[in-house]
Amino acid sequence: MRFDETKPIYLQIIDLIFDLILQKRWEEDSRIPSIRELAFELEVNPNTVAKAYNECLDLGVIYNKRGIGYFLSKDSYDKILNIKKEEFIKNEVPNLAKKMRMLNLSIDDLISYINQANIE
Amino acid sequence: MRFDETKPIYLQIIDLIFDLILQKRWEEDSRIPSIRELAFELEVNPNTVAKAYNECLDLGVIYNKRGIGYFLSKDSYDKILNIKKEEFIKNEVPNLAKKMRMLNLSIDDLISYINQANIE
Amino acid sequence: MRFDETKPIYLQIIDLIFDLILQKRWEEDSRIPSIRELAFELEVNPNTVAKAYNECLDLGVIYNKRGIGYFLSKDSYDKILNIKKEEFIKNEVPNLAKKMRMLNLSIDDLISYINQANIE
Amino acid sequence: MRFDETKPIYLQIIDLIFDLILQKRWEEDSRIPSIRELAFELEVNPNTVAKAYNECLDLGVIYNKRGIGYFLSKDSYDKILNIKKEEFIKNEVPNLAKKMRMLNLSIDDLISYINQANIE
DNA sequence: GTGGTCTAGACCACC
DNA sequence: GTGGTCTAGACCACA
Repeated sequence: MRFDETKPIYLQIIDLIFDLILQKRWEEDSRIPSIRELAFELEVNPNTVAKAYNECLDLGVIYNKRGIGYFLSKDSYDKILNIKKEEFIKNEVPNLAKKMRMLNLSIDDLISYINQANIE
Repeated sequence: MRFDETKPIYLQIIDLIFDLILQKRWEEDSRIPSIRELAFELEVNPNTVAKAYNECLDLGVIYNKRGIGYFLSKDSYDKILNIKKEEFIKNEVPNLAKKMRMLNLSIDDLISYINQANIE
Repeated sequence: MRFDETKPIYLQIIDLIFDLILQKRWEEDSRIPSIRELAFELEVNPNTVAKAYNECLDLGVIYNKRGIGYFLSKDSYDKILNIKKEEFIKNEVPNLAKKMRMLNLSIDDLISYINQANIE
Repeated sequence: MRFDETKPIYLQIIDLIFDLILQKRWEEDSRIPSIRELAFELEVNPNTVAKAYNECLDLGVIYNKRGIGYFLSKDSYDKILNIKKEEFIKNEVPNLAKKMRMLNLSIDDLISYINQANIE
């Protein structure tokens, strides 16, 4: 996998994990790839995957059993949706609003831009 | 001033400068604070402000007269407006659209969030 | 059964065995669950229970008859009581005293906490 | 510095940091040793210190400024005292109470043990 | 096999 | 100088 140079790999792995969960490609409450497996697949050092898994642990999105592996939490999907939604409303929307004011754009302008982006 | 830990301070200072220009709080073709003044005000290392000013120089948004100080270019407002608008439509809007799909949000949801943000 | 993540499971199983003996819920000189039975009940790998039983064997707290099973030693209760009491006075009490000094807690504080814990 | 073999070094470093704060040997809101300095002093790999500092960051006990260093939070002393006290009451006291019941020890027994430990 | 910890050393952006 | 990230590889306890 190719990673964006401007963002830490472990953060991109977290994004990847979140996406896989949101797309329901990883099943809740069942085992996910081991650190070594995922590291091999992503062509990345195991420590880097471990760091990503560790952050997900802190967020309660996954849990682990010693000597066995990592598992998705039962409510991982909801948890991530909440995390993302909250972050969206708290941070991105205000930034967006501020930017629109600065660029002198109306909500109608925004809507048309979004529709255009969705078509392309 | 408090800075976001996830983004280089000098980039945040550039954002700040752009904002001040767009809000017409700095006048075109007239002197802006010296590196030291701004560094003192922002509680930041002068090197950091210098780096931000340098980037603005490269963009042609400001110019300097040796021994006198830094000045806003005559067309700084238009320049920035163009830079920002283009970047907004090319990058931010598509990201926004993608995120809305992922979070299963409609345009109406977005509008209500924006209105809410504008009230607060 | 839920185990504490910070301590090896086999040690926690030993603690559990000791508790069962001290609470006289396992009878001296009579058969205790087989490795497989206990492993099934605790939802744990049989190897893990085997490791715990082995330690108990070494301590002389249990013995086994080949092909028949594991049994509590006749003096298991006394043995464990002595082991635990000694360890309590030698290690835990000094640690407790040190911690109380650090947290600036008096003996009266401690007593009230204990009473509260006993009520709940 | 010598570390206990049975416990991860980074956790022991956290304990050390907490002790230094509780003993007021590190001043609040002022700089603490850099990762490299502390690593050198403790004869440990910088990564290990970084891991300890990182956990303290999460707990809000310290904060950092990029390119400058780590600093104690203003309320680090209170924070740690609360963390430790809470952990003491929630975990250690109930364990103590349970153990006393199991070993058939009264509160008076405990008090005499503690006094004895404080004399020695 | 698994995860957890640790080392040695590298490169980078930032101040 | 600082912290942040990442690699390569080691050893250990645990299941």
